[in-house]
Amino acid sequence: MPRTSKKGPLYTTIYSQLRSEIFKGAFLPGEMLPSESQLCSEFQASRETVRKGLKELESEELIYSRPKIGYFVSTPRHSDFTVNFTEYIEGCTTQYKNIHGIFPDEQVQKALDIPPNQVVIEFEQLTINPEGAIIAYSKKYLPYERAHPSVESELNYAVFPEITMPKLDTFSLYTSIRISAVAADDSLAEIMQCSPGEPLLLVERFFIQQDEQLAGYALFYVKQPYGQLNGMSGHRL
Amino acid sequence: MPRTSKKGPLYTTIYSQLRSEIFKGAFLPGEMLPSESQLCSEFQASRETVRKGLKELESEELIYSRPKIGYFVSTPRHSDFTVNFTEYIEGCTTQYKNIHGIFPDEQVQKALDIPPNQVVIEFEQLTINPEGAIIAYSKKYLPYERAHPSVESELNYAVFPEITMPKLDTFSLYTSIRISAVAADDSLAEIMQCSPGEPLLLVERFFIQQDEQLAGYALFYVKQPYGQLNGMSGHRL
DNA sequence: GAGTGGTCTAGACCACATG
DNA sequence: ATGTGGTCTAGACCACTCT
Repeated sequence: MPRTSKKGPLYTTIYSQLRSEIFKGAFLPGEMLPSESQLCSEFQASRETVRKGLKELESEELIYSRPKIGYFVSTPRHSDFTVNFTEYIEGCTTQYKNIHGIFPDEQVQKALDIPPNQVVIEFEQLTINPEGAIIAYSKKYLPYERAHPSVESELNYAVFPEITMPKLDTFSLYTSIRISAVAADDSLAEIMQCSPGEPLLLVERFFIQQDEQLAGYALFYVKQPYGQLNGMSGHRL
Repeated sequence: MPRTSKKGPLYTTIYSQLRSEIFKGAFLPGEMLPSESQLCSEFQASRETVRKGLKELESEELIYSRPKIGYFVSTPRHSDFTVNFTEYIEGCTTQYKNIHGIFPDEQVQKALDIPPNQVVIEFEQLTINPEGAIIAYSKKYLPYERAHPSVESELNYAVFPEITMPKLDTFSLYTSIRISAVAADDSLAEIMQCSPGEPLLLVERFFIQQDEQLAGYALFYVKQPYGQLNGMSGHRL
């Protein structure tokens, strides 16, 4: 006999029905679900409709399919987290400190994989909280190219993505991130107006083109407890 | 005339064909793709097959559909990162320092949302690198329940997930993470054999049940540059 | 009214698993 | 030999948008 149905498209009710049964524990991780044809009978649906519901569960990674065998409930992974990072911090303002061309130091050479004599554009930025205290310091590096418009004069108020994007196919870009903790050195302490040795969260980003060329390198230092990163793993809802 | 095809299922070639055209810039973000029926002609495929290819692109978030209007190329988001975190660190070993029941301090009370008089099980663990140096220190807290077997005696060699899992519906659990930087205080410095004030990366995890009940709280302190977190955003491949 | 995507069906053929 | 999932088709109806 058909299971109780709810609303909306049929494949959606199949999806959510199975989903809730999985969460209720009716099917445990590793167990096999009923076959497609059994589900067809149970839901009075065609095979493609059933498959559509199963596909949803599959792309949610709640189940997986072993071809020619059946569908199985996944064992949850709690090691991959989705983390949101933007430089924007609630209630804070941002101001440019400096924009100019420089010869890269060793760290930047390594990050962008360029020789010491290739000019890079350096963007320095400060984030200031409502009380006027500096809470974050950001440095970004962009390899300089002749084709690029005169950055210093034109782009003082542009933000990094708006500068890098135009010269790239928008989709040729992905970003790699590295998160670490550092102690403020004397130079950082002066810029950020804190004590040398104060622990800072450091978020580095590498902007990468389709051809694996590095299009930009960004460092973001933030005083604690500001700018802590949050994320989720597993199945929400 | 049909576009050049490659191999495998038809919907896969539709998918990868469109995908590569998007990456090549043939369709820019915000632009509309050819309609389903146009794609049917171009690929000599049925509508459902074309839709299957489009669905792949959609779940990859490369395109989105505006119902009754058409499919559009997405504007990439570079703010959501997929970060992998496990306590395991390449080449290092792990050893238990302590497992026992305690009354929670304020931090743990807050994290687990429990009263001061509810016993929690505390697990302490050290990670040691090949040279024998302590590089990470982990603390985990689990609300104690009568139903639970005698933890101290039985579970000395079990790992945290294996302890928490059995008493939960496996899927009733998701994990929330918080990443920050801290300076080692005197107590941490002694445990981790480092100088007070040394910057440490702190990864906190909250294990959450389906009913929003907190099933566990974990802290992971790691010396730098060990255990830095890495992630990706955007479209790989 | 013509075109669009969203849903659904009832078939079909295939390659592979298991007994 | 039977059952499974993987692919594919040729229709169908709907609700909506655009003009």
